[in-house]
Amino acid sequence: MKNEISISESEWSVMEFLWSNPFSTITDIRKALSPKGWSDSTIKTLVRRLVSKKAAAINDEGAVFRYYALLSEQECRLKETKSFINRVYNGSVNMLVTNLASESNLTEKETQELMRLIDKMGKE
Amino acid sequence: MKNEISISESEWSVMEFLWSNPFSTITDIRKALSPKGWSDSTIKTLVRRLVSKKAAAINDEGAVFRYYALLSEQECRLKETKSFINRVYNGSVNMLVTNLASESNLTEKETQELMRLIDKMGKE
DNA sequence: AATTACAGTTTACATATGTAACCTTTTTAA
DNA sequence: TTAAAAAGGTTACATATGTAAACTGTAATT
Repeated sequence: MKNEISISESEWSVMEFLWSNPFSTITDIRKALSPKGWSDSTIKTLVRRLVSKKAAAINDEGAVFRYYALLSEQECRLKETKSFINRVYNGSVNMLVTNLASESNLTEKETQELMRLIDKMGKE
Repeated sequence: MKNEISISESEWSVMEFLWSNPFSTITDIRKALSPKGWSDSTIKTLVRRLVSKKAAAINDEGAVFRYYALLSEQECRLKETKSFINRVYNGSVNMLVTNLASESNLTEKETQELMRLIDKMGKE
Protein backbone atom coordinates (compact mmCIF):
# COMPACT_ATOMS: atom_id res chain seq x y z
CA MET A 1 0.00 0.00 0.00
CA LYS A 2 3.04 2.20 -0.17
CA ASN A 3 4.73 4.06 -2.91
CA GLU A 4 6.59 0.89 -3.75
CA ILE A 5 8.75 2.56 -6.32
CA SER A 6 12.07 0.88 -6.67
CA ILE A 7 14.78 2.38 -8.79
CA SER A 8 17.27 -0.01 -10.29
CA GLU A 9 20.97 0.58 -10.45
CA SER A 10 20.97 1.73 -14.08
CA GLU A 11 17.96 3.90 -13.45
CA TRP A 12 19.76 5.60 -10.59
CA SER A 13 22.25 7.04 -13.04
CA VAL A 14 19.44 8.69 -14.92
CA MET A 15 17.76 9.92 -11.76
CA GLU A 16 20.98 11.40 -10.53
CA PHE A 17 21.37 13.38 -13.68
CA LEU A 18 17.77 14.53 -13.52
CA TRP A 19 18.21 15.62 -9.92
CA SER A 20 21.13 17.79 -10.91
CA ASN A 21 19.62 18.84 -14.21
CA PRO A 22 15.87 19.05 -14.15
CA PHE A 23 14.06 19.51 -17.42
CA SER A 24 16.62 17.76 -19.52
CA THR A 25 16.04 16.34 -22.94
CA ILE A 26 16.95 12.86 -24.02
CA THR A 27 19.99 14.29 -25.72
CA ASP A 28 21.10 15.97 -22.52
CA ILE A 29 20.76 12.69 -20.68
CA ARG A 30 22.46 10.73 -23.40
CA LYS A 31 25.42 13.08 -23.43
CA ALA A 32 25.77 13.09 -19.69
CA LEU A 33 25.62 9.32 -19.47
CA SER A 34 27.82 8.66 -22.46
CA PRO A 35 30.61 7.34 -20.20
CA LYS A 36 28.30 4.48 -19.38
CA GLY A 37 28.58 3.31 -22.95
CA TRP A 38 24.88 2.66 -23.24
CA SER A 39 23.12 2.81 -26.55
CA ASP A 40 20.61 5.50 -27.24
CA SER A 41 17.86 2.87 -26.96
CA THR A 42 18.99 1.87 -23.53
CA ILE A 43 18.81 5.41 -22.27
CA LYS A 44 15.36 5.82 -23.70
CA THR A 45 14.21 2.59 -22.09
CA LEU A 46 15.52 3.67 -18.71
CA VAL A 47 13.80 7.03 -18.96
CA ARG A 48 10.58 5.42 -20.12
CA ARG A 49 10.63 3.01 -17.19
CA LEU A 50 11.25 5.81 -14.73
CA VAL A 51 8.32 7.71 -16.15
CA SER A 52 6.07 4.67 -16.07
CA LYS A 53 6.96 3.96 -12.47
CA LYS A 54 6.28 7.60 -11.63
CA ALA A 55 9.81 8.38 -10.53
CA ALA A 56 10.10 10.95 -13.29
CA ALA A 57 7.74 12.84 -15.53
CA ILE A 58 7.55 14.59 -18.85
CA ASN A 59 7.11 18.24 -19.56
CA ASP A 60 5.90 18.55 -23.12
CA GLU A 61 5.42 22.24 -23.46
CA GLY A 62 8.24 22.77 -25.90
CA ALA A 63 9.05 21.01 -29.11
CA VAL A 64 10.86 18.16 -27.43
CA PHE A 65 10.00 16.43 -24.20
CA ARG A 66 11.88 17.46 -21.13
CA TYR A 67 12.17 15.07 -18.26
CA TYR A 68 12.33 15.77 -14.56
CA ALA A 69 12.37 13.76 -11.37
CA LEU A 70 9.15 13.35 -9.45
CA LEU A 71 10.85 11.93 -6.38
CA SER A 72 13.48 13.89 -4.52
CA GLU A 73 17.01 12.65 -4.15
CA GLN A 74 16.62 12.85 -0.41
CA GLU A 75 13.55 10.65 -0.22
CA CYS A 76 14.96 8.11 -2.64
CA ARG A 77 18.16 7.90 -0.66
CA LEU A 78 16.31 7.45 2.59
CA LYS A 79 14.11 4.77 1.15
CA GLU A 80 17.02 2.86 -0.34
CA THR A 81 19.03 3.30 2.81
CA LYS A 82 16.27 1.93 4.95
CA SER A 83 15.65 -1.09 2.82
CA PHE A 84 19.37 -1.72 2.61
CA ILE A 85 19.82 -1.53 6.37
CA ASN A 86 16.85 -3.81 6.89
CA ARG A 87 18.11 -6.34 4.42
CA VAL A 88 21.76 -6.42 5.32
CA TYR A 89 21.93 -5.18 8.90
CA ASN A 90 18.68 -6.41 10.35
CA GLY A 91 17.50 -2.86 10.49
CA SER A 92 20.28 -1.75 12.77
CA VAL A 93 21.94 1.54 11.88
CA ASN A 94 24.22 0.90 14.77
CA MET A 95 25.50 -2.31 13.27
CA LEU A 96 26.06 -0.63 9.93
CA VAL A 97 28.14 2.18 11.38
CA THR A 98 30.03 -0.20 13.61
CA ASN A 99 30.89 -2.13 10.52
CA LEU A 100 32.00 0.97 8.66
CA ALA A 101 34.10 2.06 11.60
CA SER A 102 35.80 -1.29 11.85
CA GLU A 103 36.92 -0.82 8.28
CA SER A 104 38.43 2.54 9.09
CA ASN A 105 41.55 3.83 10.69
CA LEU A 106 40.11 5.45 13.76
CA THR A 107 41.85 5.07 17.08
CA GLU A 108 40.26 2.99 19.78
CA LYS A 109 39.17 6.14 21.57
CA GLU A 110 37.68 7.65 18.47
CA THR A 111 35.81 4.50 17.64
CA GLN A 112 34.38 4.55 21.11
CA GLU A 113 33.28 8.14 20.71
CA LEU A 114 31.78 7.29 17.37
CA MET A 115 29.86 4.42 18.93
CA ARG A 116 28.59 6.74 21.61
CA LEU A 117 27.28 9.18 19.02
CA ILE A 118 25.72 6.41 17.02
CA ASP A 119 24.02 5.11 20.10
CA LYS A 120 22.80 8.57 20.82
CA MET A 121 21.49 8.75 17.28
CA GLY A 122 18.79 6.64 18.77
CA LYS A 123 16.08 4.66 17.05
CA GLU A 124 18.27 1.61 17.53
CA MET B 1 36.70 -11.02 -12.99
CA LYS B 2 35.53 -10.80 -9.42
CA ASN B 3 33.55 -13.07 -7.22
CA GLU B 4 30.47 -11.49 -8.63
CA ILE B 5 28.19 -13.31 -6.26
CA SER B 6 25.08 -11.37 -5.54
CA ILE B 7 22.63 -12.50 -2.92
CA SER B 8 19.05 -11.46 -3.39
CA GLU B 9 16.79 -10.25 -0.65
CA SER B 10 15.03 -13.60 -0.18
CA GLU B 11 18.31 -15.42 -0.31
CA TRP B 12 19.65 -13.23 2.49
CA SER B 13 17.12 -14.71 4.86
CA VAL B 14 18.49 -18.14 4.16
CA MET B 15 22.09 -17.01 4.44
CA GLU B 16 21.41 -15.34 7.73
CA PHE B 17 20.01 -18.52 9.13
CA LEU B 18 22.97 -20.50 7.81
CA TRP B 19 25.39 -18.05 9.34
CA SER B 20 23.83 -18.54 12.73
CA ASN B 21 23.17 -22.23 12.20
CA PRO B 22 25.74 -23.91 10.03
CA PHE B 23 25.06 -27.44 8.89
CA SER B 24 21.33 -27.11 8.90
CA THR B 25 18.96 -29.37 7.05
CA ILE B 26 16.21 -28.17 4.78
CA THR B 27 13.77 -28.84 7.58
CA ASP B 28 15.76 -26.65 9.94
CA ILE B 29 15.73 -23.86 7.41
CA ARG B 30 12.08 -24.32 6.62
CA LYS B 31 11.15 -24.15 10.28
CA ALA B 32 13.28 -21.12 10.95
CA LEU B 33 11.89 -19.26 7.98
CA SER B 34 8.30 -20.30 8.48
CA PRO B 35 7.34 -16.74 9.47
CA LYS B 36 8.13 -15.78 5.90
CA GLY B 37 5.21 -17.88 4.75
CA TRP B 38 7.16 -19.38 1.90
CA SER B 39 6.28 -22.77 0.52
CA ASP B 40 8.64 -25.66 0.94
CA SER B 41 9.48 -25.41 -2.75
CA THR B 42 10.45 -21.82 -2.42
CA ILE B 43 12.87 -22.57 0.37
CA LYS B 44 14.42 -25.36 -1.65
CA THR B 45 14.78 -23.12 -4.66
CA LEU B 46 16.50 -20.45 -2.62
CA VAL B 47 18.90 -22.93 -1.10
CA ARG B 48 19.59 -24.49 -4.47
CA ARG B 49 20.35 -21.11 -5.99
CA LEU B 50 22.69 -20.24 -3.16
CA VAL B 51 24.52 -23.49 -3.68
CA SER B 52 24.73 -23.00 -7.41
CA LYS B 53 26.10 -19.49 -7.01
CA LYS B 54 28.62 -20.83 -4.52
CA ALA B 55 27.37 -18.80 -1.59
CA ALA B 56 26.56 -22.01 0.28
CA ALA B 57 27.49 -25.65 0.01
CA ILE B 58 26.24 -29.10 0.86
CA ASN B 59 27.67 -31.55 3.33
CA ASP B 60 26.31 -34.96 2.41
CA GLU B 61 28.03 -37.14 4.91
CA GLY B 62 24.91 -38.03 6.83
CA ALA B 63 21.59 -39.32 5.62
CA VAL B 64 20.27 -35.89 4.72
CA PHE B 65 22.08 -32.99 3.20
CA ARG B 66 23.27 -30.32 5.51
CA TYR B 67 23.87 -26.84 4.21
CA TYR B 68 26.39 -24.27 5.26
CA ALA B 69 27.49 -20.83 4.09
CA LEU B 70 30.61 -20.57 1.98
CA LEU B 71 30.81 -16.80 2.28
CA SER B 72 31.11 -15.13 5.65
CA GLU B 73 28.53 -12.75 6.94
CA GLN B 74 31.22 -10.13 7.26
CA GLU B 75 32.37 -10.31 3.67
CA CYS B 76 28.83 -10.36 2.32
CA ARG B 77 27.93 -7.35 4.37
CA LEU B 78 30.96 -5.43 3.23
CA LYS B 79 30.32 -6.26 -0.39
CA GLU B 80 26.68 -5.25 -0.18
CA THR B 81 27.55 -2.15 1.76
CA LYS B 82 30.09 -1.06 -0.80
CA SER B 83 27.82 -1.58 -3.74
CA PHE B 84 25.02 0.18 -1.92
CA ILE B 85 27.18 3.18 -1.09
CA ASN B 86 28.40 3.34 -4.66
CA ARG B 87 24.94 3.18 -6.06
CA VAL B 88 23.12 5.51 -3.73
CA TYR B 89 25.81 7.78 -2.29
CA ASN B 90 28.27 8.01 -5.13
CA GLY B 91 30.69 5.93 -3.14
CA SER B 92 30.82 8.42 -0.32
CA VAL B 93 30.62 6.92 3.17
CA ASN B 94 30.73 10.45 4.39
CA MET B 95 27.55 11.35 2.60
CA LEU B 96 25.82 8.25 3.90
CA VAL B 97 26.65 8.97 7.51
CA THR B 98 25.80 12.62 7.10
CA ASN B 99 22.45 11.53 5.85
CA LEU B 100 21.92 9.16 8.74
CA ALA B 101 22.94 11.85 11.17
CA SER B 102 20.55 14.35 9.70
CA GLU B 103 17.77 11.90 10.44
CA SER B 104 18.82 11.65 14.05
CA ASN B 105 18.42 13.70 17.16
CA LEU B 106 22.02 14.70 17.79
CA THR B 107 22.87 18.18 18.91
CA GLU B 108 24.67 20.51 16.58
CA LYS B 109 27.88 19.94 18.48
CA GLU B 110 27.53 16.20 18.37
CA THR B 111 26.78 16.19 14.71
CA GLN B 112 29.91 18.20 14.18
CA GLU B 113 31.96 15.74 16.18
CA LEU B 114 30.40 12.90 14.26
CA MET B 115 31.34 14.57 11.01
CA ARG B 116 34.88 14.99 12.23
CA LEU B 117 35.12 11.29 13.01
CA ILE B 118 33.60 10.33 9.72
CA ASP B 119 36.06 12.52 7.93
CA LYS B 120 38.82 10.91 9.87
CA MET B 121 37.47 7.54 8.86
CA GLY B 122 39.19 8.44 5.67
CA LYS B 123 38.87 6.83 2.27
CA GLU B 124 36.15 9.37 1.70
C1' DA C 1 15.55 18.31 -51.95
C1' DA C 2 18.12 14.52 -49.99
C1' DT C 3 20.55 12.94 -45.97
C1' DT C 4 21.27 12.72 -41.43
C1' DA C 5 20.32 12.88 -36.70
C1' DC C 6 17.36 12.64 -33.18
C1' DA C 7 12.70 11.99 -30.76
C1' DG C 8 9.26 9.07 -29.43
C1' DT C 9 7.15 4.30 -29.62
C1' DT C 10 7.07 -0.58 -29.92
C1' DT C 11 9.17 -4.92 -29.56
C1' DA C 12 12.86 -8.06 -28.13
C1' DC C 13 15.63 -11.03 -25.57
C1' DA C 14 18.62 -12.91 -21.83
C1' DT C 15 19.32 -13.22 -16.97
C1' DA C 16 17.69 -12.48 -12.21
C1' DT C 17 14.30 -12.94 -8.77
C1' DG C 18 10.07 -14.25 -6.28
C1' DT C 19 7.35 -17.88 -5.83
C1' DA C 20 5.84 -22.49 -6.43
C1' DA C 21 4.04 -27.09 -8.39
C1' DC C 22 5.12 -31.81 -9.58
C1' DC C 23 7.55 -36.18 -9.40
C1' DT C 24 10.18 -39.86 -7.24
C1' DT C 25 12.28 -41.88 -3.40
C1' DT C 26 12.91 -42.33 1.43
C1' DT C 27 11.73 -41.80 6.17
C1' DT C 28 8.55 -41.73 9.87
C1' DA C 29 4.50 -41.91 12.50
C1' DA C 30 -0.14 -44.10 13.14
C1' DT D 1 2.55 -52.00 7.06
C1' DT D 2 0.48 -48.28 5.15
C1' DA D 3 -0.22 -43.45 4.79
C1' DA D 4 1.69 -39.12 5.56
C1' DA D 5 5.65 -36.18 5.52
C1' DA D 6 9.93 -34.86 3.98
C1' DA D 7 14.04 -34.81 0.72
C1' DG D 8 15.99 -34.13 -3.48
C1' DG D 9 15.39 -33.03 -8.41
C1' DT D 10 13.08 -30.87 -12.38
C1' DT D 11 10.17 -27.64 -14.40
C1' DA D 12 7.34 -23.45 -14.45
C1' DC D 13 5.87 -18.88 -14.74
C1' DA D 14 5.42 -13.82 -13.89
C1' DT D 15 7.83 -9.60 -13.09
C1' DA D 16 12.21 -6.95 -12.99
C1' DT D 17 16.37 -5.51 -15.05
C1' DG D 18 20.11 -4.79 -18.40
C1' DT D 19 20.57 -3.89 -22.83
C1' DA D 20 19.18 -2.82 -27.41
C1' DA D 21 17.12 -3.07 -32.37
C1' DA D 22 13.49 -1.40 -35.44
C1' DC D 23 10.06 1.70 -36.97
C1' DT D 24 7.92 6.32 -37.68
C1' DG D 25 8.08 10.94 -37.78
C1' DT D 26 10.45 15.45 -37.56
C1' DA D 27 14.19 18.70 -37.55
C1' DA D 28 18.58 20.09 -38.94
C1' DT D 29 22.46 19.97 -42.34
C1' DT D 30 24.50 19.56 -46.89
